[in-house]
Amino acid sequence: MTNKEWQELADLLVPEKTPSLAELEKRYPLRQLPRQAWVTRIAPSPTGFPHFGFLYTAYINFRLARQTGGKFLLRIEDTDKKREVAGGRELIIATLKKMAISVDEGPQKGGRYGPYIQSQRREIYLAVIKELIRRGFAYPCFCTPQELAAMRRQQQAQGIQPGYYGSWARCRHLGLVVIKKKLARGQKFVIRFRAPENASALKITDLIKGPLTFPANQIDYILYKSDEHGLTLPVYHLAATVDDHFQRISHVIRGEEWLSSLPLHWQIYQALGWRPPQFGHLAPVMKLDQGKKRKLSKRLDPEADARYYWRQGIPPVAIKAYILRLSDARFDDWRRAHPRQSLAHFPLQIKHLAHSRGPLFDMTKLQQLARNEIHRLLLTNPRRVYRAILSWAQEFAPDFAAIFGRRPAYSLRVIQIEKESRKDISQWQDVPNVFAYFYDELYQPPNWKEDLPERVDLAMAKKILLAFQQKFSGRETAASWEKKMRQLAADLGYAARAADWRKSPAQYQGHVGDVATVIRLALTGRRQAPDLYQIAKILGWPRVIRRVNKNAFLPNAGKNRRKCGD
RNA sequence: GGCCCCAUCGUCUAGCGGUUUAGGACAUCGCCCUCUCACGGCGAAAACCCCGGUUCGAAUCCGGGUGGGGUCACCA
Repeated sequence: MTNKEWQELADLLVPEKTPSLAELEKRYPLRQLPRQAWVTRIAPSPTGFPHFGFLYTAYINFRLARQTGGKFLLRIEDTDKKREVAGGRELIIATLKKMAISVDEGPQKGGRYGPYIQSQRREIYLAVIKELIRRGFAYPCFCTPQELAAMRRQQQAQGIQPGYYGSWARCRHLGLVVIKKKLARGQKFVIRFRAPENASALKITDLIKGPLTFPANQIDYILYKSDEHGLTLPVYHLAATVDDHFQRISHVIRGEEWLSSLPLHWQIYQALGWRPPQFGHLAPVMKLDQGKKRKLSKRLDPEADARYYWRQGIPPVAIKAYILRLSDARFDDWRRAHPRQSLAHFPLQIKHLAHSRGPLFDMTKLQQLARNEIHRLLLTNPRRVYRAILSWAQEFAPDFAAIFGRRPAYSLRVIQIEKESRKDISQWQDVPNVFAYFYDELYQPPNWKEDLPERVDLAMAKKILLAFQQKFSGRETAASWEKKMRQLAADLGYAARAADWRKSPAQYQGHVGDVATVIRLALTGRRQAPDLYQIAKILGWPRVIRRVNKNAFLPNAGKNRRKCGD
């Protein structure tokens, strides 16, 4: 076809009046940013609840933009209306908000490079596809899905590369007359890319993977989809390249699954005469499934779904720490060197991003990091921890929320018990259980028969509790509490120091630990808990005495393991 | 199957030709601390996929195997 014919075809196929590429260039001017600033984006599809891979990519892109003084954009890729889920967009925005990943531009924020929802950018795509047709880089294809399926079957049978290319690309060389005839007949069509002939291999340096070589793309991929009414929206490949260009994205950090479409994307940029952004491809996070590794899957793996973390109460800061750790192994060292600093200070570097195989998702490691991050938060901002627990509970454990939120100052003290040395919480889900005994509604009296230490019988337990009542006043300091406890043990024939008992066990009934365990049982209902003095201090003396009384005088304590009604 | 990526302790990784008897973290085990449980400290066990080549010297460079992963849609 001649240039004139292409021109005519373009107007025929895209009759809408569209802005010229030059106009679009002007509408979306180059950004005025320092050279080293990165403009990045996260471009999810609203197809359901966000998954871990989304959080991962979003956070990395966000961090890279922040650290370089650039911009971070959210773009909703809703070109597949069939797969779109109602409320999907809101879910994405809410998830980012929950993760405290703020965007500089996006549907919720606006910006001068919008719209940020692809289905609202029709005009731009139309303008571009029209231009591609005009330049002879795109053409209409009238092949039906059935014909294409037949073609694929044939190719498969012959053992050759499947796809619309070379002599298989039957609509590629249609003349204008024939096309017009088909159009006149109302034949449905899509628009395909005309893969350049004898293009040379693509050599590119990936930000993460390093130098890469691909054979040039040969396939005439579909650029523009259609339905019974005609052209609808572009496919991902066109929409993403066009948007990355006009939104002036400088660095595209995305999943490795996109690596194989890079040659196509590159050809699109070339056809349009645009300078492509820099690319970096992240290895996918994997999961071990029956001895085989595979991509973490939202369908198969509960931990792939972001809701899983919200439900467990794994705080966003822990997820972020895990993402940073996954991306940059120096994170562990950095954290040890800067135990109090916010994650935002960690200098994430693209060259240290996981570059090799997809890492196996490790929940244990995530929880370990969560434990540390929560501990850190408790030291630096306990109120924030309190609020996080409360809002988690309000959503997922309303009964506990009522109890926990009733006396904020009290709960605030509870969660800070021995905060310097304890790391009891790795997820908010643990909180109701770990601190249950601080709340009368949740306190479970011990089962004296089973829980008693072996060197203490029921009669002795009673004696210990009575002695505790008499000797302790509630005005002890940590030191005097300890002294009294040792004295109490000695008075009843127990070694004041465990070491003494270990040396000559025959001389004693047991040791101070046995005695303390009885008190601990009365106060907490458990054999294992933090420091007794600290617990008593938080509980308050009246309640300590009440619990001791209750247990000391319960006739056959332990049989009825009911709630203590005070 | 074609194309592409990748290969170090169980897991995540450091390592960019000699500084390596291969370092760290998580997990595991032991000891210490200690009234219990934690926390913390100390320690143990634990890896360079295989075969060739280059080199005085290779986890590091090259080639070939093998293995793993990704991708081959009017889905993104």
